[in-house]
Amino acid sequence: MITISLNSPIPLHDQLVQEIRRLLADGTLKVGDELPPVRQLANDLGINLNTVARAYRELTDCGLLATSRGRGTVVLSTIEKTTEKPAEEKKRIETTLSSALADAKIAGLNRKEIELLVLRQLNKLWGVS
Amino acid sequence: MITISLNSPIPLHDQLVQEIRRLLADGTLKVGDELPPVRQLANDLGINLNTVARAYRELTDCGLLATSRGRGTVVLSTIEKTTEKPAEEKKRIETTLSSALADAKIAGLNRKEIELLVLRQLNKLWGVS
DNA sequence: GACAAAGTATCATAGTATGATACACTGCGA
DNA sequence: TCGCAGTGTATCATACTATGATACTTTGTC
Repeated sequence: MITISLNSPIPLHDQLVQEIRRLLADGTLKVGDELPPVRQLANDLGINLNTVARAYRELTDCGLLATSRGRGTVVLSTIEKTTEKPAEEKKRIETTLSSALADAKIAGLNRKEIELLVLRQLNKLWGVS
Repeated sequence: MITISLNSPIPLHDQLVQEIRRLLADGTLKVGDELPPVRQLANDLGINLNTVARAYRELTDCGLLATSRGRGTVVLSTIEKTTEKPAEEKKRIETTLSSALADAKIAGLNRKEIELLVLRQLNKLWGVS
């Protein structure tokens, strides 16, 4: 369900946050769902439990998860309020997207394949099955 | 032309590499084009010249740029051969794309807006004006 | 030759990601 | 009521590495 890359320049806990936010955005995780215990997820991914705990904490801090000692971690909300200024945010989004698409082209995917990938993900995000 | 974010989790030199590869992929930079001197680009972006130099060197190492002391840095090739195994690479591409799209949704863009952004970038990448 | 402009090398520093380990809270069953 | 297993949390050490200040080397031009 969650995958990370050990040789990405992006720190592990950031990758985790990204992944979980993605699962929240596309509806895979719903309010009330339990997340795996830090030890289990850490073990599954082959990383340290602190790294997972850190990701959980960051998401807790921005109100998406609720964690409590001894009980576990659950989804509190799937909606997040953005803090960035719209202008910067828009640029950031565009840059990220453009990079991802360019990367796909560099990897040898042709236009049709990329369009298919995008379409599939958009459908998932907007709940079309 | 090149933009980076100082508070991204992605290291500056990696962002630079990403950006330049994007410019190579979409045709903004062509074979033979000169890149800005490290000092100038560093100054424009408000970062250290070593960081720029590092990005140039990485791109030189994989055969995309040619640098020589005293003369500068030029585009040597716009085609890169991938080194990853196809399976892993495909997953990486998908993950990156999915993240970027989810991020866009989280930021409040609606489906149409995202589709437009994607279309525009694809057109740029495949040379449609 | 002198000089300006390009990339390169060296070194220091601070930040931080990661991990090993021990702690504290919760709930359940004997 | 006690213990125990299963949670997340806190602490600390370590190693890495991104970044930057500075000095060096090469190239071309006047």
